[in-house]
Amino acid sequence: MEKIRTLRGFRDIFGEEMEKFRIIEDTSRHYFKLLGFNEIEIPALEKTELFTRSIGDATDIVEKEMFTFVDAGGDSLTLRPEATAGVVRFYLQEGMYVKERVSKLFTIGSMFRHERPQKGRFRQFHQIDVEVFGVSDPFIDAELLWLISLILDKLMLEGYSIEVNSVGCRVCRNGFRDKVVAYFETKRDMLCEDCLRRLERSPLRIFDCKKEGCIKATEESPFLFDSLCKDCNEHFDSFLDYLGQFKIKATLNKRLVRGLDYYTKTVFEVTSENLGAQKAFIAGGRYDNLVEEMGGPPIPGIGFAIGVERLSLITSARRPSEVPLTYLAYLGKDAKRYIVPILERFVSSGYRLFYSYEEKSLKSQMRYADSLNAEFVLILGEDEIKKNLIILRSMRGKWQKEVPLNPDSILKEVISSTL
RNA sequence: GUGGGUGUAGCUCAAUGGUUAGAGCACCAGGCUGUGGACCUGGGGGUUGAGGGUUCGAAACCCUUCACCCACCCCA
Repeated sequence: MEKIRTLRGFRDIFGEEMEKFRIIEDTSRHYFKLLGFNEIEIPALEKTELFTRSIGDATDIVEKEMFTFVDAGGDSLTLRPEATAGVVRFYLQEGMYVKERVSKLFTIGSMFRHERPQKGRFRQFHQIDVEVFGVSDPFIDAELLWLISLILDKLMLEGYSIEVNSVGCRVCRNGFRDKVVAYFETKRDMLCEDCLRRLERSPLRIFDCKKEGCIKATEESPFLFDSLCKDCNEHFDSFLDYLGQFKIKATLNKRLVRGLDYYTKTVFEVTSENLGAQKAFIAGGRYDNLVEEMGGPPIPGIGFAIGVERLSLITSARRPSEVPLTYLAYLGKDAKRYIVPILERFVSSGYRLFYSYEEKSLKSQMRYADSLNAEFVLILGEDEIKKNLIILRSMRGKWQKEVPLNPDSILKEVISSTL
């Protein structure tokens, strides 16, 4: 019979990677709560229209990367490819803007994109998503980058860099689009096929192309950054000033654009050279028109997402050492009856006790204890039961001694031997 | 969606078209009948990703398909 395997791009997460996921999540939660963020959980499945309207129907994500299907009721549904759209829907559906003047939200979960898998890219992947509604002051833009750096520092991450840019608002973008198209029309022969296509549909994406010719073509081009309107310019300058107050080092990358249509003004990306081609592991930006475009009041927003798989690839964070492990080796059915009382005593005090379920030779049990990295082994056989005691052996210290056979004194002896 | 690479034991990998597909690690047992890591001996494990074809004979060659890895693209 054929073995059933995971779908392409879908994975089981376990062992060390699972531990890292938890560390990343716990660390993030810790700082989110300190800075006043509330956790929400939103559905993985939404109406397709939610994503086409927010992300933009000319984007790659919407055009070819969504898991979309028609359900039994005839509705077109989509597994979320990103979290912002759903969080905005939540924000409007619950009328959060009436309940509080500023909403700081975060959510953690799986996203789905139908892409070809490669290093750091899967069809089901995990994001830690942060969104702030109701703050137009650029202080929050800087605060979010500071929050990111707190998390990354706590995870002992080295060798990452933060790039920032401004993609302006509708006002500056409209004027700039014509300028850019006019410029690239003179450089047609240098552009790759994709970029010729982009020239028609979304010329700003040309700046993101990594082809040599296209990078060259952009060298003398006007940058949107240099044509920002007064308002956007002031916003960015004061964003940089706040970044300085938070002592965050970021480099300006005028080439940086985002693949989702809703971004305005501040955008940023955190990258690592240790990741291969998919080197951005955190990215985000401001979206001052999105809430209104989704049918709500004109409320500004800003947010970012952490790619958990990617961050987990580059962090060396380890969970601090656990409580010592004690292994109970028993010989015979009578001895086995002592597992329960000793186990209860250990667990109720927060200590770990492992044992074998089947009766095995002492040698086998000792080997097993060693492979589990147990600090102590308790040995209990007929002789010990007769004398009403148990042997406590230290695997590292290589000493052993006899201890009265009752749960309290056993645990007490383990605790005092741990130091 | 495009390109390149790879699929053999739980893991890492061998095997000129030619006997019954091997090794290391891991696992289990014994040596040591009640004491771990080293050593020795033995043991369990495989539809060689799947399906078809060529051949006296295929893990190997051809076709199809699936999966994994890397890159393009795109993005977290």
